[in-house]
Amino acid sequence: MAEEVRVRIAPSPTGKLHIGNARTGLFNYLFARNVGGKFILRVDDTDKERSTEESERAIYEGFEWLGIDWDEGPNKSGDYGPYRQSERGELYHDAIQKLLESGNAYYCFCSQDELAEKRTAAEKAHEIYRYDNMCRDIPLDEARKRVAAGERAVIRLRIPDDVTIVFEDLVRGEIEVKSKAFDDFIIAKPNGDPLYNLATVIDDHLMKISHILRGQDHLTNTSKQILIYNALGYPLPKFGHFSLIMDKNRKKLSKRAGAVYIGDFKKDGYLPQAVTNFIALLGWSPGEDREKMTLPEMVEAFSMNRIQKSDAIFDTEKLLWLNGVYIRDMELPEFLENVKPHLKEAGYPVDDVSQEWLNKVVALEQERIKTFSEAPEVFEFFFKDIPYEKELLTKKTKKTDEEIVGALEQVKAELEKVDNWVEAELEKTCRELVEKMEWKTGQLFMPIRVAVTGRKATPPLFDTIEVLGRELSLKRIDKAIELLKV
RNA sequence: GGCGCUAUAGUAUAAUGGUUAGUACAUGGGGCUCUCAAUCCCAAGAUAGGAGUUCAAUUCUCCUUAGCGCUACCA
Repeated sequence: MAEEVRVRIAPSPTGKLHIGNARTGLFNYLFARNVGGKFILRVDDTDKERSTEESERAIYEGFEWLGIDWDEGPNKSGDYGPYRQSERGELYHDAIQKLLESGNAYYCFCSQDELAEKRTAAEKAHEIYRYDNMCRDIPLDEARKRVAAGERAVIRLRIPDDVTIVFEDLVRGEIEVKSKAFDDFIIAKPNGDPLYNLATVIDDHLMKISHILRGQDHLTNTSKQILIYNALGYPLPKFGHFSLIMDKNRKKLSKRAGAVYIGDFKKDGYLPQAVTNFIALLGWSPGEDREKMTLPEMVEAFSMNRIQKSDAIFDTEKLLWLNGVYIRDMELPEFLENVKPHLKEAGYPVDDVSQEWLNKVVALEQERIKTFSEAPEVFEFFFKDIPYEKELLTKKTKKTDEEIVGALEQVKAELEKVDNWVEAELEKTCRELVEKMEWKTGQLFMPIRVAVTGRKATPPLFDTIEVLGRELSLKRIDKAIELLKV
């Protein structure tokens, strides 16, 4: 009987939720849900200086926004808590004592300055620096006396001299590293606080984590951690290392590359479904030609076998397209609900207009935007008068200002006669007119479009005029005529 | 420098020891059309390089090259 699958994401709360962390979390989530296991969120805040509550909150919010929920965590119940490393001090201290007593770890009294000196000396001599094991053979009771007397000491792991660390990586296959690659690295600070690798091993073991799936930036840590597992006598979990996400220059993703925090995407008008969908596709594919998938569909299709080994470049072009797909697939009320805040923020009086009218307006632009942040711009002319260049009115028509003035005057005259101000009537009227004038439709429709909207690209002209209404449309045509006359 | 990981079009990916190396986004062209969008059609575009194993290699092995990661009393 296989043991229960338990995976975790263990972010350190030193900043907002990053796209890379989000993807690692997502993959862990998908893996857990796919096999009916548990997904745990643990906060790795051993670095007290850099950890903040605000960051911790941002991480929760980020995952929640993406639709990723966890079974156990600091803000949830669970049998393996506490889920914040800062609250697990005793557990670590016990393990450290065990390590010390078994001889797998020892106190090191070398000062940071001393060590730094040796390191720079080695670098200067173009030699590889490794800790020189100065304190390796100090007897434990002697060391304890010195510590008791107030001497400052870190704790190092005693690395076996000549063993080979081998493990089966779930995405990369067999990984082999010689223990000689490591020196006796430090596992606890002088105050007794564990360093990352130690704390992680203890927590993962105590929390019964069965699969440790994280970025390949941890590949070296995994070997070190296996050494710790062995020293502590813990059974090994399974490991898997995902590729990393790089920017367009194949460099580490940074804020300068654009949006890299989950919150940025929310702000930029992306849908969480689209973002989740997109980041899942960065390094994973369901193995068939299927790209748009809901979270449950991804859970269903997920498999570690289909995880990509090579780094992924974060190119948001496809995200933009995918977001557009999601927007177009929305029902109108849902779309309205999503654009509304953006319109409001732009200062458009969405609450003072009729719901019916708003629906019509919004429907005209739904298939024309790819993110909600485009909304203020494309909806502008529905809500306020916008100034425009008179050149726009004649552009590409090959007509003179006078001819356009004449045309617009006729349009106005004809439109004034329309009783039933609906798209079909408006179009019929204008088409009859253009036929009579013997102009090409575009030559007349473009000036009308510019007159009533101020721009060259808009929703279908007569739908737009219908929604704009008789009064406003005619007023704008008048204004255009005036503009051309001067 | 040391140790490790990776390599299919610009990007994300599919595929098999034998295919015209598939798909999507982006790009270019065209259709539709009052513009834009959507949509449809077409096009261009990839197995990093070199050896080896094999009847056959993009796939397996090795080397080279390139990129990335780690090399903290950070996580």
